Parts: sequence; structure tokens; C-alpha cells
Amino acid sequence: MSETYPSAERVYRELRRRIMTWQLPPGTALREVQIAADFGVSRTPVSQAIQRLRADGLIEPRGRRGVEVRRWSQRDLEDTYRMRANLEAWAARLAAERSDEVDLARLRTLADEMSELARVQPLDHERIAELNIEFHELVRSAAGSHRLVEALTTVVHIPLLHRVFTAFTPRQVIATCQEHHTIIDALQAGDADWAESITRAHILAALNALKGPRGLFAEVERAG
Amino acid sequence: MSETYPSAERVYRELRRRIMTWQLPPGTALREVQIAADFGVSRTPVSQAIQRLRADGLIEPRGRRGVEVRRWSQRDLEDTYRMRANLEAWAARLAAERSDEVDLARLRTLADEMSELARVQPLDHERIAELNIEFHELVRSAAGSHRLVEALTTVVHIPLLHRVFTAFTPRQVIATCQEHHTIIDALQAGDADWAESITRAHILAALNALKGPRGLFAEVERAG
DNA sequence: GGGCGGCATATTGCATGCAATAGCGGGTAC
DNA sequence: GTACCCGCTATTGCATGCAATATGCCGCCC
Repeated sequence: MSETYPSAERVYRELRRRIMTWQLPPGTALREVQIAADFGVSRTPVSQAIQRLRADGLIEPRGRRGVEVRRWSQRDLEDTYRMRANLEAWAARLAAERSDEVDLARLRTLADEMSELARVQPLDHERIAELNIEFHELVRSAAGSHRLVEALTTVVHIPLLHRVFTAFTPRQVIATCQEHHTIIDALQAGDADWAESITRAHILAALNALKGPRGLFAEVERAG
Repeated sequence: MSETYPSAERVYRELRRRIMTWQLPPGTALREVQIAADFGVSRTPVSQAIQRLRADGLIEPRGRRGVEVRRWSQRDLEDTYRMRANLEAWAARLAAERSDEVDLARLRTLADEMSELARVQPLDHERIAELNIEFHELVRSAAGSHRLVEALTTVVHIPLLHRVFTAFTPRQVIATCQEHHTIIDALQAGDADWAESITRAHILAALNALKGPRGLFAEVERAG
């Protein structure tokens, strides 16, 4: 984690992190000179990082000059979750057919920690989101398909994931944790159908929460 | 088409095109100075283009220095086609619910032209591939989901698509064209289930051909 | 003759400078 | 008072130069 990266890589990762966590909310303008000054580098690596963020779809042109953090529409979010439900359900199917005890043990650790946090009020949304992301990334990697991991990274790396739990009631957070345990059960049973369907349901439930009365769409629409 | 782009954009598009069409086959080393000389620009826009290609997953680090065109494994290709089958089937479902007569007319034109070419020996694989790509892109855009188009572009932009028909028997090429017409029928009927299932079958058939005796895997393996 | 070390070179990462341009603000004319 | 025009500045695109570093070759030593 404390590894040292080339400047361009470091700038890219940090900017992406800030966008994903909404430290840089949608619509924020990114100016090369200012970012370069912030990171203590020249404009060259910053420019390269911005190119990559553009390729990722995380930032978009701002009028005729400069770029800004992408503003997501409700439709973008809904479509993203539906694609994610498809791909991640498939990942769970593959994982059910090949995950080993090491994967399962790690998944259990994550799910247990998340379950404990779900019982603590007020909810630590940030930490819960991190554990949730880590859980799903682990399922994907347990599927053993490099391409699938790549595709899901691209499809999913939408800032929303880091905020999804603010849209959840405490009850829904607990339900989410239980679903994680169910996914683990399905993987352990090696039941591909079960793993696929519970995972799809799990992600569509998150989508439903996002569309609900506490949902993020209003906030996103406001920002957009 | 003859629009003038900034240097970095132009270099990116042209390099990507060459990679997709195998003018730059897997394993080819890309050196900034040489590319810069070819395009008559400096190394800066070339470097940015290479960053984007890396983000796309089209090129990968070459040992400790430089980059090369990505070598695809058989597993990469199979997984790509399975993800594509999922996402593109969903696109067809959406398209069935909303495509209009303009879309359908354009799809018919493409499918008709492709059918005619399928009867001409020897097969013009290059042109057939272009029409096929255009057909599927049009279905995706008819789905009306910007996110879906983005995701499929990323998932699908694997060089193989431009070569898939060399793995097909003339008989299979004709079958492909008939499937395109069937997809159009399903869209016109507004039958989402039909559109989804015929599209999934269509893409899995292509995968099967790729895995067959005339398949590309051997060639890819040789290149990789 | 083979292996190892060092140098020359190829190649990239980054900084900086220059040119182009879009947007803005002020000043002036009507 | 308003509208238009001109120039200024902020900002980006691109070129070039410099430094770091891997790589391969050649000679030397064992």
C-alpha cells in the first residue's frame, strides 16, 4: 500500500479515489496547473492522469475548455446496476464452481466484520462501503476470470458505490450483510444457480434502495 | 469522418484501429519515438495515446520497459464473448421495447448488404466484419442506454471481432446473416424475450465457431 | 572458452517553454 | 444606459530537453 508509484500513476489513483469518494463531487472542474501544484509535479503526469480518467468515463469535457467530474444521471445509475447485476451474478456462478477454502475464509471475515459494524449506531457508512467493495471484489477475483474483473472494474467504478449505504436504512444494511453470508453459503455449497440468483437479487436490492425515498437519485439530480 | 482531431486523439484512434484490425498483431512493441515520427508529432501526444490504450486494456507492459500489443488468451476470448452475450442480449431486450422504424430500416439495410456479401465467393471477410460490427453497434445504440454502449464498447473492443469471420465456414456466415434478420424481426415485433434470446444465441454461436476446428484460438495461441 | 563487469545506447518519465485560444472584463461609442 | 469590441488572462495542446534506467554488447579476466 505504501509502495511508491511513478508520478502519473500516483496522480491518477489519487484523483480517482477522490472522485469515487465524492471528495471531488460531480461537476467539479479539474485544472491541470492547480492539480500539478497540489501533487508537487509538473503538468505532464497530471495531463496523462486526466486522459486516463476520461477514458474511464469518470470525467467529461467541460464546455469547450477543461474537464469536470462527470455528472451521473438517474438512468446512468440504473443501467450501471443492471449491468452489474448481470456480470456479477455470472462471477458468482463461476466462483461457486471453483472458489476454495481460502477465498471463503476471507469472505467470511469480511462479512462478519461488516455484520458487526451494521449493529453499531450511528452507522460508519465509509467503512461499511469499503468492506462491501472488498467483499464483491473478492467474489469477482474468486471467479478466476481476469477479463471479468477488468470489465466489472470498468462498469462498476462509479462514485456511487462509496455512498450507496447512505441510502440504506439500518434494516437494509443488516439485510445486505445477511445476503453476503447467503452468497458465501451458496459458494461453499458449490451451487452455481443459487450463487447466481442470490447475487443478482442482492445487487438489484441495492438498486431498489437507491431508487427509494432515501435514495441518492435526488442528491445526484441536485448535483447534476 | 474527415474531421480534424487534436494530435493525441488522432494518434489514439489510428493506433487503436491498427490494433483492432491486426495491422499491429499481438506482441508488437510500441515505441514512442518511432510512432511520433510516423505521425509527424512529438512524443507527448503519443505518450497520452498509449496511456489511453493501456487503460483500454489493448496494450500491456512489455517486461520492464515499453509496451506491446496485448496477447489474448483463449480464456480471455471465451470470457469476453460470454460477457458480451449477456450485455448485448440485454441491449436487444431494451431495443425491442423502444426501437423505431428508422433504426429498423437501417438495420435491414446492413443485414441485406451483409447477406449479399455472404453469397459472394471468396468471402470479403474484412467488409463483412465491418458490417457486422456496425449492425451490433446500431442495436446497442437503439437500446438507448449511453452507459450500456460505453460498457459494451469497452468489453467488446477486442481485436478479434475484426477476424471472427475467418473462423466461419461460408455456411456459418450465411447463418449469421439469417440470425441478424431474425433479430430485426424480434425487434420489430417488440418481443423483448425473443430479441434477448436470439441475440444471446447469436453471440454464443460465434463463440462456438471461434472454438471450432477453423477457430482462431490456435492462431491466437500461436501469436501469444 | 566462458562468464562477468562496465560502458554505450535506446527508451521512457517528467519538467518546462511556447503557441493557440476561449472566456472575460473593461472601456468606449451610440 | 446598453451593447459591442478589443485586449488580457487563464488554460490547455504540443514540442523539446534533461535525467534516470534498463538493455545489450564488448572486452577483459579467470
